[in-house]
Amino acid sequence: MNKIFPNIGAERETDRLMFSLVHAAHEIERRYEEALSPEGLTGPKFAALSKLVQAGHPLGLGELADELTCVRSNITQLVDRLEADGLVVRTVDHADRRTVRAAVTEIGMQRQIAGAKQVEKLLDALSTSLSGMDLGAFERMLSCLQLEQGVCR
Amino acid sequence: MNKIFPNIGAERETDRLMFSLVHAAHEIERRYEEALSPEGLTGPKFAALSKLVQAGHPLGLGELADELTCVRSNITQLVDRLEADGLVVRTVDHADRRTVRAAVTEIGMQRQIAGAKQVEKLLDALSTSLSGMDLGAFERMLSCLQLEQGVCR
DNA sequence: CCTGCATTATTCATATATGAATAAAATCTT
DNA sequence: AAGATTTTATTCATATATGAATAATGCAGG
Repeated sequence: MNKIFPNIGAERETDRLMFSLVHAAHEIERRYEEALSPEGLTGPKFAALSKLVQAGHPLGLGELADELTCVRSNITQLVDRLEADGLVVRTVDHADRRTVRAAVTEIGMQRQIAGAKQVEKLLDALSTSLSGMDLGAFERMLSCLQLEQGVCR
Repeated sequence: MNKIFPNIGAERETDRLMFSLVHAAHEIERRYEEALSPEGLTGPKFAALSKLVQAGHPLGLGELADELTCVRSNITQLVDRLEADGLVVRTVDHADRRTVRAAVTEIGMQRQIAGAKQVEKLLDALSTSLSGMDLGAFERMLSCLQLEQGVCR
């Protein structure tokens, strides 16, 4: 998603709130990338590794694209980079020769664990920031915003 | 920012909340892009045009980069595309010949107005979604998350 | 069995973002 | 004033994202 989301014509309180929400999310993502960076990982690389580790077996690139909700060509490139880093290898599927599967390497496994530790730390810090807050109200608000039609249930 | 932000190891309520927040922001940004698309604009293009219209005079590319909180090379490319669309023109600064200023064209001005109308509609819809909610609590929560050190004031 | 259709991954063109290296112009220092 | 430094934008390499076009394989119906 694009970073540039300017606070243009935000006159109502709800408008300002929307901008605050987007900016807070960007800040969280920035800190997430920052946490992974010392481990030689980026957000997308860590996400892909995590899905593969979680699955426990090599995933077809299409499956991986579905898991990460992005287009297939994106995964082709991401797996190219992960392969260049030695974190995954492409394996052929003998049952369906169209399918290419991505398998985590030993190094990839270790890297994922290291990344997960950093993310855990970040979530701890964020959790501390929110201690004592009314999380229920926050959650209800977010669930309203996530609806396609913009109607709150 | 990257789109891929996987819900990995989100065990606590606050963890799930962070993912909800980021996903809600992505959904808002998706709808923002969707709103601008019929006008032939993208988020970054609209943002740059808006800053230029708001300023009321041509801005140096460095100033524009500061306003949009991104690096200068990004603005060089964005202004290339805006210029190709005929929405801005580069002008030289006779006082400082290093500086290149971006000036909105008449078409650019109209396009910005059209985009602003669509964004206004989106904000109306979001505002409606949130009617009756406790915005104060939401705001306090967001302000906690935006702090660099992760400490809530 | 072949033929057309669906599915898979890749390639290509493009948009957005970053940061390092470069070039040109202005400013500061002596 | 000349030389060093800073400031400006651009170029280049790279990462991430999308979507259209392509190639290879699989499958279903005649």
